[in-house]
Amino acid sequence: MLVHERRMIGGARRAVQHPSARIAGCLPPDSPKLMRLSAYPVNSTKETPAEAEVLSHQLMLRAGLIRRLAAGIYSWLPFGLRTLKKVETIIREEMDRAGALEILMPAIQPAELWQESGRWEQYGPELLRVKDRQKRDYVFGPTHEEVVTDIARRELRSYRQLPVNFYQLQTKFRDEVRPRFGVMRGREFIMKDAYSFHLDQASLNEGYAAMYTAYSRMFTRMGLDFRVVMADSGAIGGNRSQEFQVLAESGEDAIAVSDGDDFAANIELAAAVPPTEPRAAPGGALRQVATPGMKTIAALSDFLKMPVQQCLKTLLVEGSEGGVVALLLRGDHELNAVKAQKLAGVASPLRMASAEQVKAATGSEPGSLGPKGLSCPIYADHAALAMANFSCGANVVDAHLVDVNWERDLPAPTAADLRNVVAGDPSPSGKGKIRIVRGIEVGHIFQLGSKYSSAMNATVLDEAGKAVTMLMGCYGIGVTRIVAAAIEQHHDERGIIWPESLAPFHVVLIPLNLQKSARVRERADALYAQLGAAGIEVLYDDRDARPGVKFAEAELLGIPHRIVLGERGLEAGTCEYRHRPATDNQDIPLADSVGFIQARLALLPR
RNA sequence: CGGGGCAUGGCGCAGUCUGGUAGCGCAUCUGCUUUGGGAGCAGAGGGUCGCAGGUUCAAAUCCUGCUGCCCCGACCA
Repeated sequence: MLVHERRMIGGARRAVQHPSARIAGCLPPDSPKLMRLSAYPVNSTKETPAEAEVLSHQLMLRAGLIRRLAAGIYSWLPFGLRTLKKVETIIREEMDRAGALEILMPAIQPAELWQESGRWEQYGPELLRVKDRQKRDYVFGPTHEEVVTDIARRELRSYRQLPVNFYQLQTKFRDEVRPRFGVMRGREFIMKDAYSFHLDQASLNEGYAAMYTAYSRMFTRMGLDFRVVMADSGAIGGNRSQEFQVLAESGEDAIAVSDGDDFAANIELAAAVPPTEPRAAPGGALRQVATPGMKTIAALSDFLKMPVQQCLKTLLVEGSEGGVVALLLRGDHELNAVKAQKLAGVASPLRMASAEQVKAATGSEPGSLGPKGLSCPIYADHAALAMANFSCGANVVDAHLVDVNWERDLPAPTAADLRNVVAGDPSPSGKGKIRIVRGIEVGHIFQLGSKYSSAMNATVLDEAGKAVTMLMGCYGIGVTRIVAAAIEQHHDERGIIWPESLAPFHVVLIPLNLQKSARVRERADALYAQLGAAGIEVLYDDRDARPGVKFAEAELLGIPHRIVLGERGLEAGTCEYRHRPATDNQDIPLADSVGFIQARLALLPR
């Protein structure tokens, strides 16, 4: 109906020109595979919108897949939505195959549930809180552990009903500090979240493994190059956890992979192997030198003419019971906050000490801090503890100590793993060296254990009739993010190159000069119908546009297969085929074209 | 949240320093020509210059406040 109205207002001319387009504009619901471009109002642009930083975002805007409504909030236009639905379908198929049950939970959730789990206080400003007209508190769900656990404790009563895995595809809202990169890090986004419930750990392990398999299958079907990496479980909590990372330069996560085996871990978690070589012998005696204005390791290294590896970095962070804790690193290493905040006595989440706290603890200022003479707890990274004859701050403004040695000049502090691994470090797996790659997190699987089930008293009766707290797993996928991740991995200078399983259409049919040539129009119309009848999703570019425009837009949009019909080929009874990544055409007999495309699509993994 | 930047037709930008007629490219509409790689010519429509105050004879331009957006650092699917 709406389509008719639009045509009457804006599309009258086109509708008169192509009577069949009126039908195409409102294809019956059982023919969602076809589309005439003349009936489709979305624009593509040559120019890149200024707001887009990363390639996937630029291409999504240029191709008309999405439009921004507010920071981190996007509308999905028809082409984008078609791909989004492909992603959702693959996810549903694999979740169903793994035995999970689809449900749909509310986006708006009462505050009471969040108070019960303790996250009303814990979650912070990322949680969007709203009030209804009665001034009652609600949240717009950023995740659904509370709701699903509430369902489980009401519905699940017997061990006989376990294990069970509930999943949903649903809109989430997280008021991200910094939304960016389009739908890659939106505030509103679609997530597939699944939650499994188990009687015991063995069953949880099985359920977790089943999700691992399902995730691997879906990302493979989506044509994504991904790695499964060990991960920190973060704010959601729990024990074992792995991330599915799509490898891409623009990824926000750093991943440590071994070149010797299949070890892969998020850099937050990747263990730094302590050095095996013994510490060098102490050399010259400890002395203090004036280092006016040298506040950074780089400046100090320059000034002292010592390599940064010889300079000790001292960071003061807040302690869990007040006070501060000193963390020592080799000058060229970076502090790993996730590791540090797990140390006994260190506040979690990690906070750097304030200027006042630094002054109180050391009598000095950042830039001149060192471990000698400190009375607060001190942790030293393994690599820092392996240093000899090093320099460090003197806890006196504009002064540093040089030729410092552990044991000789000050007691060796507690050893800990505090740093990010760097390229070239030995792999924690014992084989090979670490390489750092970047990834986009598209999936994350956790073993939650009893974190929520015990907080919310979700129990079932076991064989002996005794109430047992269920164990839970939870499994997320960033559905909208996948679309961006796929583009990050599959594009060229002309536009998107969709993996076939995600493409909004399989084939784009481009007739040339169909306004002039009755023969072209007739053959193109016929081929359009045949392709559709064969179950192939085809986009028919029946617009009165110049060939260059049609080619450029088809390539921007990333349709995998292209068929061009022109007078030239029709003389010889052929049409032209081109695979999106290819650079030249292939003539195929018009009569074989449907079979030709079908043969190519048959290669799709299912 | 801290730091930086931007805000001018649908999009991309100039004009702001030095106050005085709002301009360019793309897109859109009409006509003609063109039709194998984002056409050419001619014409047309469309902007209270983010909002609110202030200074001034006069503000896109100067001042103040606010809002929105983008980028850089601590969070996550």
